[in-house]
Amino acid sequence: MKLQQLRYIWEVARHGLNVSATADSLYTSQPGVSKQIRQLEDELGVQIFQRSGKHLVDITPAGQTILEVAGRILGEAENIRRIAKDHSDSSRGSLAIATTHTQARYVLPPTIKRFIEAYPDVALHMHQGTPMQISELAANRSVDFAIATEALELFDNLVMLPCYRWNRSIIVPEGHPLTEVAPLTLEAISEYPIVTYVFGFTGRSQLDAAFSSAGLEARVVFTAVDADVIKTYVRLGLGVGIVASLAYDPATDHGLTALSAAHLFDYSVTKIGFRRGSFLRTYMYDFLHLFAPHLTREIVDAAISAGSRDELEAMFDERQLPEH
Amino acid sequence: MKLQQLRYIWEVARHGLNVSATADSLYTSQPGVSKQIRQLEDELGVQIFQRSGKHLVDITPAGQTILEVAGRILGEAENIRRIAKDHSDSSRGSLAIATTHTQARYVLPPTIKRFIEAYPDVALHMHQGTPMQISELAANRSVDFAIATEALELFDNLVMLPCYRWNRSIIVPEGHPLTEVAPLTLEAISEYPIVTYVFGFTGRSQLDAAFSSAGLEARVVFTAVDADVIKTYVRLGLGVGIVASLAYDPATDHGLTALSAAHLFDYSVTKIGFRRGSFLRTYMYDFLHLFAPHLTREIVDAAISAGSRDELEAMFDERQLPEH
DNA sequence: AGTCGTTACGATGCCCGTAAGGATA
DNA sequence: TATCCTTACGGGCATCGTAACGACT
Repeated sequence: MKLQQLRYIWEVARHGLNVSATADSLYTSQPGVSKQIRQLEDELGVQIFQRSGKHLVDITPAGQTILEVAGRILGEAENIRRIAKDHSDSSRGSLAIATTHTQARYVLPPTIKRFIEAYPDVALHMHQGTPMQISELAANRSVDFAIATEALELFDNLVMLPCYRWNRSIIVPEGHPLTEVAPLTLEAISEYPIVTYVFGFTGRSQLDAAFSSAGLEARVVFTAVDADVIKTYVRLGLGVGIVASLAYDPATDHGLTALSAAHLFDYSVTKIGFRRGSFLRTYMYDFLHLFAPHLTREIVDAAISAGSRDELEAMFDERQLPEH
Repeated sequence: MKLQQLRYIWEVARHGLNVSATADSLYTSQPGVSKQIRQLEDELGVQIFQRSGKHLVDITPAGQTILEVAGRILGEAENIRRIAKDHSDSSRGSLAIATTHTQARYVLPPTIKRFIEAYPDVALHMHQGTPMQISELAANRSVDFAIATEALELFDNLVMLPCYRWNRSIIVPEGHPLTEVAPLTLEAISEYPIVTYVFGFTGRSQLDAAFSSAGLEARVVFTAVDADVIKTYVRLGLGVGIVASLAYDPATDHGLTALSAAHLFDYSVTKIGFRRGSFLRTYMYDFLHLFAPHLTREIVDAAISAGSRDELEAMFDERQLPEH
């Protein structure tokens, strides 16, 4: 059994059992891959792939189990490389982060700025996508960290650390009638058409929950994945915007007024997630700490070794998280 | 990076950094091992072993971390081989069990009998030792299962499943004055010299605890690791024996009377343990089930994936365990 | 007909084992 | 001096890539 054989079966499984495509993606020849797989099967004495004639058509039950273990082995092998790099060249490496527009545009910039000052030789890769997409990237190890408010909890091979909590503001054109309503209520808001996030983004689920539990219907006339677009349409008079408070900047958002709605909605918690079992390089721990100061190396290590998700959540008191 | 290189660094670490001895144990040449280790270090760019001149004298911090991960990888590689064997040849294999005299002599025989009937082609290896020794064998993967009442909980890389509970009997020569005492009390027993297990064996700690919490001193005049020896000395009139009830067989233990002491001592729980992360072959699951009928495959799998030891213990109600 | 996996074959390169060299305790 | 690791060298074997073949869609 060789690591390369495990890599081959793993990649073949990932490529839909297409050996040719796998060989291309690994920059090697197709017969080489075929042969190694066959040799592994011979050594182990079981078929890993079900063949129909000369085509691989399925994964055998034995193959299924073996592939799971092989995946763990390959992940650990990657960890060894990381450990070595971290000790030989602790300031050099790469950090891949997947996140949503809201984080990338409004929250991450100061963290990123400090990070690249501290680690100028770490190549930074930012990926933007839906909460679902970015969670999947982290679950695949395509990126090191996923940062989002939603969807992370759907992948149970992600370690998920709460970072900060935030709430929403109502964004209206200056002089809008709602600016005169004090205190602001859901009823008052629901008089107007609403412009907010697409479902599945940036705490949208909590927003809907608040309206429906108050017995109101939010008349959402426009949805977008980012606050910039939402603000643009609020300026056009399409309706009132509901966005994360942190997406409003009085210095640059001319012509708009933000009204805090923190008393109307449950706060949301933004989390950072990474694949369980990944070795974190020193600069990764430092990134976590820069992004969320309560995430010290000790806390993160404790969270990693927490058995269940319940145990992990018990470690963090949401009410004490920093607020944005 | 190759699996063999990981095996080499792992074995060298296990052999006290002696490359020659390691090479011998692996039936290969010493320069080959040296070279592979050096190649791995070159590839990773870090020293794994600290050298003084030409001698390996220590493990570097990087090496320490790498060795931990390498150990996991090698364990998983072993799991792959087991998985393959289990699918290709489910009735053939080997099962190594480490246990104490009490289990081997009084408890295991019927289980073993049924097991070898069901799996005649599984080679069975039994190791006997102190609870500490057998736990270590399981923690090392030198054996598949460790069965004992004590010490298993000291190794946190063992999954530990409760099997049955048992209590003690007082063994006296026929006609001994204690046979007239009803109900039997600790005070009455403590009038006589006691013959029982050596400390660290077969629930000895619970025995001592019962006497001391009653404010009595047990006058132990002879200790042995097994009940056969204890019974021999009770026959000689050295004192009264306190042994696990299951070690008394009225059919064969002529000249001795057993008086139940279940009301005087807390029961003890015998557990079976195996290395966390080990793949269990089908016949291993079956062995567990034969030994402790409540340990079905589902229960065992659930116990394996339990996060913490607390969570695991919550799965089993000790009072509902079978009694021996 | 085109895509795909297996077989065949030749060359490169890696791994292993023996033998000799140098350092340490 | 004895043990131990490194270097050097030669034989054997595995791996890889090209090319041709056979199967399936």
